[in-house]
Amino acid sequence: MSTNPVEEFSVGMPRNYLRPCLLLLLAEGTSHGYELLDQVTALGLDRADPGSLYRCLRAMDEEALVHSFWEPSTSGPARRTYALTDEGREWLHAIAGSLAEVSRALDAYHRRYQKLVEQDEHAR
Amino acid sequence: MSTNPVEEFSVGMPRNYLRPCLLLLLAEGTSHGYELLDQVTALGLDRADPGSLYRCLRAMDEEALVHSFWEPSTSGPARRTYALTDEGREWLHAIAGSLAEVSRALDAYHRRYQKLVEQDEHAR
DNA sequence: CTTCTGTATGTGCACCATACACATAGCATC
DNA sequence: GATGCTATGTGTATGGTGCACATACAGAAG
Repeated sequence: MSTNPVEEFSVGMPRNYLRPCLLLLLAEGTSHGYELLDQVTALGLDRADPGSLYRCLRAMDEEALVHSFWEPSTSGPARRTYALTDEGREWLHAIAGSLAEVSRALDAYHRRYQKLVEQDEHAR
Repeated sequence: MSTNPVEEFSVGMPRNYLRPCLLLLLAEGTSHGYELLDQVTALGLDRADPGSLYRCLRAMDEEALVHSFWEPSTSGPARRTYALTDEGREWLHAIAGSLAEVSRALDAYHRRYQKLVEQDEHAR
């Protein structure tokens, strides 16, 4: 066996992917950071960094894409609950569009890759 | 109309996307930097940065994923032509797999977004 | 009461991919 | 000999991301 392919190299999720994820989840309903930390895993961000997530929420709050309020918990510390604003919803639609472009690019890549693989198999 | 949505914010292509693009294109045939600069646009990287591209090629050369040789041009300066190695081809397959994971994540996002849009339309 | 675990939010910082600007050189043409 | 296109590079600042760490509340266990 040759040296480990893809040694410590990995393609990551799209740049700034966290923000669209949070906007989408908050469009589905209000939530708080610790809960969102789990929910984003369903969108491809496993073991997302808490620091980045809280910072992203805070930034969107300052940009008025979301607004936040403290909410006591029945068991555990209080939560800063976030809700999407109208402006945030506009952003969600715009960002979903540009994410679709990324998706189309990846599809183009995959089609081209598959074509290559088929040619290689045919050549054997 | 409110302030411009997505003001100077944009989701980008996946992190390290340039490398898989170059590996795929070189798997289709030998090429050189200046030509690849045009070819990557077909994979979603429009107006790719020449500096980043040449640096990426150089790095993959040092990692023996590709090898290069100077080739004179019939009209114009000489070209450093790159060709994929066997190890580079292994990487291509591995990276194509992880790119497919990203693609699945984006599909999950899109499905969830569409579901939300449909619910909003139904609620009107 | 003290400790431990789980919930919940946050800051500091270093790394590195990306983008921008810029430099160099060959070759053809006017 | 100046301009324009081809072709390859370097220097550097910015910014997103991830890692480490700090804080605090609450319940349960010992």
